[in-house]
Amino acid sequence: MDDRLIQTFRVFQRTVTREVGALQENFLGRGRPYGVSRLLWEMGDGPVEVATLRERLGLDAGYASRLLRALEDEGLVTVSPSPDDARARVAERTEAGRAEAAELDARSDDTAAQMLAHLDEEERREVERAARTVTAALARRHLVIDVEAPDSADAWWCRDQYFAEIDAIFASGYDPAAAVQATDDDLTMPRGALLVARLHGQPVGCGAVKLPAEGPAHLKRMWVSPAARGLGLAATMLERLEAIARDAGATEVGLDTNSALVAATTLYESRGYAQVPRFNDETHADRWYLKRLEQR
Amino acid sequence: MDDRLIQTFRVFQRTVTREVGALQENFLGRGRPYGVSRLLWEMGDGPVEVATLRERLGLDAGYASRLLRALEDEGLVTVSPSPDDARARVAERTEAGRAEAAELDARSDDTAAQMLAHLDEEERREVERAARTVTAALARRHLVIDVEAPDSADAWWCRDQYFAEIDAIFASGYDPAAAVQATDDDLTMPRGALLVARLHGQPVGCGAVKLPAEGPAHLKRMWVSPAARGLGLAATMLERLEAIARDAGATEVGLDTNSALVAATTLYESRGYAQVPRFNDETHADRWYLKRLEQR
DNA sequence: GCAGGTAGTTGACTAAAGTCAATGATATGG
DNA sequence: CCATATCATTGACTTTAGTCAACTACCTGC
Repeated sequence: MDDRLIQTFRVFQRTVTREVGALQENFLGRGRPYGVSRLLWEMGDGPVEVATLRERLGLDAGYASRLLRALEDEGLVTVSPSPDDARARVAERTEAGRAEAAELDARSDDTAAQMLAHLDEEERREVERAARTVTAALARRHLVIDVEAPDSADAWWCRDQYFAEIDAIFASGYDPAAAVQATDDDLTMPRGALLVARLHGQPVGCGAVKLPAEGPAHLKRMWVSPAARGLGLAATMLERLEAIARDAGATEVGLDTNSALVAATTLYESRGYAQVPRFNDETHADRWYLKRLEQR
Repeated sequence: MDDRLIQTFRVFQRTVTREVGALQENFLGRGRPYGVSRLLWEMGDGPVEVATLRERLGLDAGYASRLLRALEDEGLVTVSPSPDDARARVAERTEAGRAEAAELDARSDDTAAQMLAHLDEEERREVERAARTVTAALARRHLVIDVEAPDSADAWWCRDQYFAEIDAIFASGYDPAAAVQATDDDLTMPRGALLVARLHGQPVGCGAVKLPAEGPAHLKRMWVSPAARGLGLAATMLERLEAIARDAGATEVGLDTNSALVAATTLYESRGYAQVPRFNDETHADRWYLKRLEQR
């Protein structure tokens, strides 16, 4: 491999470990041992199987148990038997735990802001772009996108996240019952497909396509977790979904969306989707797009 | 500050800590405790005062002493009394220590290469550029450039590094005695100036300008340590030196260099230096440049 | 040549990080 | 329902990281 790249990367590594590492220790040091803070920080909201958590962070069973106990004693998490398997346990942040995690996030952001404070407007834009590029390159190895059954646990989780997020964004909320429905069958081949994206094994995004017998294919549930934004994930999923539609013989892909989802509309427009008049009665939508698929 | 930048940076931080951190622990874990490896890795070749080392790595005196003892027991470093001050001690890698450090470097590069192996040519170029940008932004806070007396310890050190490096690059070596000399007076105001750049307090580069009463100012000893390349440091020093020359009334700056120093010639050319015929009898040079200074 | 300061070493200690095997509760396949 | 495997917890342990103060050797200014 190119020597100059390696040389650059070596300096990058040193600098970044130093800076970001210092930052990390700084904001995660809150009277608690580092390991304890890190666990609280990385576990995420929502219940997680302890085994999953352990594997994700690469912890020994005994050690993880103790760390969780410490958090439990502080009232920051609850650990309860898993509903599926009474041997296994699931951990979840309490209200206080969520608050503390938010505090850690805020501190992390503060220190990051400090680190970038001396840059002017243009430099910031450049650094932002550069940080995205590097992040995407590093994360790519751990990013996998798979066709998945719509009733899998991770598919459900992504859907719930998606609904919760647009519910928060739309002024009048989001009511799944009022929306144009897609059954599990609609998103299973041959009638459609659902993709789930995972980063380090954690679900971080989804996207689906319906393949009606007649007319354009229809995209649904395009969602990327905040934890994985800026990696070009949405664009990759879009390409995969279009490929699925093309392979199924579709000549067009359509979708409905809302102008409040700026990132989404920007993506669609940059990928050749043209705005068209309303073509379905989705109540939450105020924009409709269509794209011709090039046959290969 | 811009929220999107912070969001991007948050993801960047997580990814990079994870990746680069994993890398670090991976390659520094060689049967030795991490702290010991790190010390060996970061001490550099050449003798260092133990106090300097300690301060650079932020170590407690007792702790540092023990780490050095561990390395000494393994035969990787020698610790001997400082020639200047019999209380102080200087540490230096042994032959085996250098080999081990080289091994660590190689492993570090290997893992970095692995990390970037899945990228294609164009992506690599992009990542390289991006890594530079981020590194420069992060390092900038810790980078200071000062006018310095040419006989200061750090100025000497930089000069030695510079000579050693070009000696290694030039096919026929570099003989300071055969070169056009600059005395300490020549590089002290009002007859000239010497800049020393420091990253985290460590000298990482130098550059000097001679200001003869008549004719163009003359640049000398432009050098940037490998540890600080890609930060735009040379360009910054160049600007500072030109500003000094301009302030002293010079209307032109000239320099001699060698075409083997590709990075240098590229820099000069991109900064408006035009190649001119030989104008001095520097034996090591095969190129001469000149630039008109815009008066302000 | 002595007072006061500085550099590094050493012993004694603590906290954190991490490992391992035994244990008890629960699941699963036959 | 029994043998076997899995899951988390617990106790007992080791290693690593790091701190602090006492101490010795040495330097510097007066």
